[in-house]
Amino acid sequence: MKTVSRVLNRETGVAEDTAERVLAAISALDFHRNDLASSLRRGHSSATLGLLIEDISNPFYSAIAQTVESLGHERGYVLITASCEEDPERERELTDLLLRRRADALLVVPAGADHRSVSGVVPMVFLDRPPVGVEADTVLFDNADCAQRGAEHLIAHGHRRIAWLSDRESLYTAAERLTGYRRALRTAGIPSDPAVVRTGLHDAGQSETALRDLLELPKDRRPTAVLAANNRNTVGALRALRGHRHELALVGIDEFELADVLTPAVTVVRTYPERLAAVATERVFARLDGDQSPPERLIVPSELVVRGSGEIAP
Amino acid sequence: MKTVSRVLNRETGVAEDTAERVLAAISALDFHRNDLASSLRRGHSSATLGLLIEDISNPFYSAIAQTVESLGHERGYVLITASCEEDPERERELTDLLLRRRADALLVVPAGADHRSVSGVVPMVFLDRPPVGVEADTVLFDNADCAQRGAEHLIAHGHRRIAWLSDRESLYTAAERLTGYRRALRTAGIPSDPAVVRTGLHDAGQSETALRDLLELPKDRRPTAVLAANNRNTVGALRALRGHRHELALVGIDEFELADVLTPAVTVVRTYPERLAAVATERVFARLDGDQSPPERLIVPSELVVRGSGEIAP
DNA sequence: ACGTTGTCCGACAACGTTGTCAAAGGAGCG
DNA sequence: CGCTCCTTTGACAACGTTGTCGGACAACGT
Repeated sequence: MKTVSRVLNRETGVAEDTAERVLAAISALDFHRNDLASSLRRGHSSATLGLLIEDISNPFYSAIAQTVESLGHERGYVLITASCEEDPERERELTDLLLRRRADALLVVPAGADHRSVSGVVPMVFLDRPPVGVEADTVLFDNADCAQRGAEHLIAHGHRRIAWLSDRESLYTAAERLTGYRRALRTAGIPSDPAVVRTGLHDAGQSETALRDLLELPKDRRPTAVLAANNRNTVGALRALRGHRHELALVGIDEFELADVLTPAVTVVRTYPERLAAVATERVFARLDGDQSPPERLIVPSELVVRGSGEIAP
Repeated sequence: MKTVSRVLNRETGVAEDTAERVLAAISALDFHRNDLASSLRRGHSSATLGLLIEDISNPFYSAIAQTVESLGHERGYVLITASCEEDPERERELTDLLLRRRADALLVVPAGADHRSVSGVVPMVFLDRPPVGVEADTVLFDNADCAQRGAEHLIAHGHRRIAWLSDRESLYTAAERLTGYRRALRTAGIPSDPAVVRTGLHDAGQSETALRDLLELPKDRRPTAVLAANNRNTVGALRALRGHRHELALVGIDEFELADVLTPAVTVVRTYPERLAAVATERVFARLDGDQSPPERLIVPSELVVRGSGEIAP
């Protein structure tokens, strides 16, 4: 009934006692307006944001989810979070799903799929990694710089055999960071030793194994320092180093909880997933508010945090 | 057009070339079926689960979110996650919001609101804390036992002045765990010293301050051990203890990443948020499948993990 | 008495989808 | 050719909501 709608939407022109009767009936029947039908009728969509990430249980991504959810809530949006698990097929499927549900905008950490086919029906903002084959708003860290600074820090402390631990190179961030690592070595005139560069390490367990492996090398080929390309890699490296007889210097990229509490405390190149998400969400709302400017690529700076593990001498 | 609907739903009775033309048009216009309208027409709702938690960025909750999302995805459901931030008013508001969006079921970590008014229109399963004033499916840890076992472990290692760090007592888990701690002391014939029982510590920072405070006590009143009631409290305690001259024994309730890497490694009473969430999700689907049995209260067991920090002598 | 104004309320259509039903057209049979 | 049967297709209504519009009724001035 139209009058119920009027009451629920606080429209004018309803007699006070009618409004009261309506409200009484609503609470008696515990009626809930169907927002799906409402947004269908109203044409505009349902105050929903979609977030596509790899895995919510990774603190890096949960920080992103938290930020987007919180900023969205301020503007009355709810958040649907979906995990792609680095599967491009699943990413496609979930993108589709979210569009069918009429999400107003999508925030995506792309899993490497080709994005040429994604439609421009709703604003899409990419986080952490750029889309493939399309121009779209993208918010990134200064990945190569992160790694370069981390490596330079180790070099400045006298290291020349610096191991590298990262995920597979097909991942944008891993590739960029590897580039930065190599650039630092090259600039310092240090030959890169392929034997200490380990990629394809997706989780902490694989990183741990890889570093254990490196620690078995004979002394003259064994690395004296490790640069870990993300929080998973760093955690794995810490497990490998724990209780190991050779002390190695360690710099991690990405901040992680308890980095300051470990002994030695872990020197990191701190990235700020919350800021990444905040900037991306801001971009989303700007687009939703009608911003038609060309796609932007925004860079969120990172910062070296010196704590001890990165200053161990060779 | 009905034929489009038939093609999208893979119904029979569409000529092959018509189907092809429809698909061509769909991809040309990049059309996405409106699932909101579809579920409106179909009557049943929109394959959506709602999860109400305190804060996704807490790893305890993000583990829950991950599990629910993943199990939901297997059955074609998407997850809307909303953070209440321990605000009962916000909890009410978000519950309402999710019901208006026709979520099929709600998983709730209640923020202490009165739940008598929540409607029975969709299945609701409570996690980690029971609802107030209603009977409903609830999945809990054996909270009092957790704390009791932690305290007993410290007592067995010779401690008699065991500090307690927890959130405020109005929180179910904090209250239950405090009960378990007290029971262990009483059973061992140790008088409880109110000076070392600190509650109302909501985040790691507050726990850190509280423990620093306790460490300032004169030697004869200073605790020789700490029992931290949840992962936030444990992290705070670790910060307070880091670099402090007095070594204290520490047992934490809840597992946390890197507990095994710290020195000493941290003895914990490990709870399993993933299992909590898995059991709750199972319950939700049972209800959605028509299970009409009376509300259940399920307990997920926890486990003492001995690692070093809890075995330090007084 | 009349017309005018204003308030309050419901009838109706439409959002995009799909279940129901019937119409159109072709094939097969006597 | 007339009939049935089957396949393919679209017209129509309905899901719950809301924008538009008009009707009912009271209050007012003349």
